Amino acid sequence: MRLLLIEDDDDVATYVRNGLREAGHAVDLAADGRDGLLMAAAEPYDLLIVDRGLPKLDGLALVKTLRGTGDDTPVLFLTALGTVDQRVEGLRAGGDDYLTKPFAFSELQARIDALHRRRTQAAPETILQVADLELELLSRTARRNGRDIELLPREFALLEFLMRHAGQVVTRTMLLEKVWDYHFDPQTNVIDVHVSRLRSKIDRGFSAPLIHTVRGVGYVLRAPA
Amino acid sequence: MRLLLIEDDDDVATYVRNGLREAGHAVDLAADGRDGLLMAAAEPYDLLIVDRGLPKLDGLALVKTLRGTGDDTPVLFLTALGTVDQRVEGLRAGGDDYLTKPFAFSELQARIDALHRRRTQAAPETILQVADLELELLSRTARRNGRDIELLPREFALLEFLMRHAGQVVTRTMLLEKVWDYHFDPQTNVIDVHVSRLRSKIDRGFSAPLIHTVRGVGYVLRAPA
DNA sequence: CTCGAACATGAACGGGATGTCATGAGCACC
DNA sequence: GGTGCTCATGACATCCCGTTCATGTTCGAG
Repeated sequence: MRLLLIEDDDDVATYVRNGLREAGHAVDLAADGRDGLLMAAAEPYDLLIVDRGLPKLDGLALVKTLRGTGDDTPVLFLTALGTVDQRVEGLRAGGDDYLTKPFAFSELQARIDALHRRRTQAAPETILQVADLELELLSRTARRNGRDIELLPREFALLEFLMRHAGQVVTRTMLLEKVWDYHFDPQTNVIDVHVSRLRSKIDRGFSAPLIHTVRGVGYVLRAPA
Repeated sequence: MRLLLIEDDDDVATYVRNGLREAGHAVDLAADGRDGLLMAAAEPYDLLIVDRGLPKLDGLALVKTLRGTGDDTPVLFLTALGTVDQRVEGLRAGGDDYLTKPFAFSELQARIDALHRRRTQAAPETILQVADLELELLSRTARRNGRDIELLPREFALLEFLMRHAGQVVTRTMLLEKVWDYHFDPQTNVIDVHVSRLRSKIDRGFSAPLIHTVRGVGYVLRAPA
């Protein structure tokens, strides 16, 4: 689980970060609101833990801005500003939970888990994304760089499989099993042909291709470095 | 928004219920844990507000039981049991939020809204259900009474449209527009043929058909009475 | 009950999506 | 830089899905 902690007080930041790391999370740290916003916008996090009294950009404004961009990453406010009005303000601004300092670490963890539990169980993925390529599973359409791409059923299945294994090499055998449901080798180049057709739709005309062939093994879908 | 309040203290129950009703919610009330569990299981609620010290079945056990059945309705604990350990316990048992008495009504409302906001925005529908017929939009398969049914693309589109308008009569013109994307009358019986094929897959062999023809108008998908 | 129109359905047809083939290009190893 | 194998791709063949057609059935009005 990837977390972003936005907190300017070094002592609190260190304490929380260490605790969360021990619990097995990957924790990034931002020391002011400006940095926090930039990092939150640049990387996909599972949860943001946000202080309110931050230098450069306060936590409340940060969350409002983020929500304004359509980002719906869960936010947990962790702050000393604990009056009822302040708590309401934080939740109304788009926060999902609000915990006041001083706090018990065990409660922070329980609240983080509760947010995460709901998010993962309640939401089957409906959009796959790799670099600037998006695949909408419900409408069965692909989009690259904002441009809509029509896919035939088999091409869709192939791309979905590649995207679900983005960054991993996918062997021909895997493709035959999972995309074609062949449990034998058809002794033909079906795969090559469909990869070629898919490439012509999603890579043709773009400077950096996403589909790469791994000679003797298979293919990878990988975001350009 | 449909809420179920499970609270044995009459004064608190009345106070909360009235406040929520003024905010425009439909509120049901259960005065003990047993009733609360039965009501939560019988009706679909958007949120449960649960006290912990309840007669017959305490709130914690209630939520654990509910989660055990696979019910994932959001739960907000509203209780006087406010130590850190008790809060953690409540969240770990499957609660989504935990507010301790005495509480400010405005905060309760803000927390309810936060839970609801996340639930609705984050979850595009992925399964349609009418009576014992289910349609999984991601895997593109139908199931009736637990039995899997294979659908061709056009059949799938047709069934999806009928299910999204379950209970309403769907005219031939609507079907041509929305399922076939024809903006004229093809002067053929395409629709009849596909309805017939769909029927043979989802209604054949079941005592109560779901697809009904409305002579001179179109078709309806309706759950049997 | 009769008659006409609307609907149901099995069968055949046509076209598009998928798979096959043949040829050419690219890469690795020597 | 040659050689053999792997991969890329345009063209062709096949098969399945969607549409049409023909025929039978049901329904409602009078």
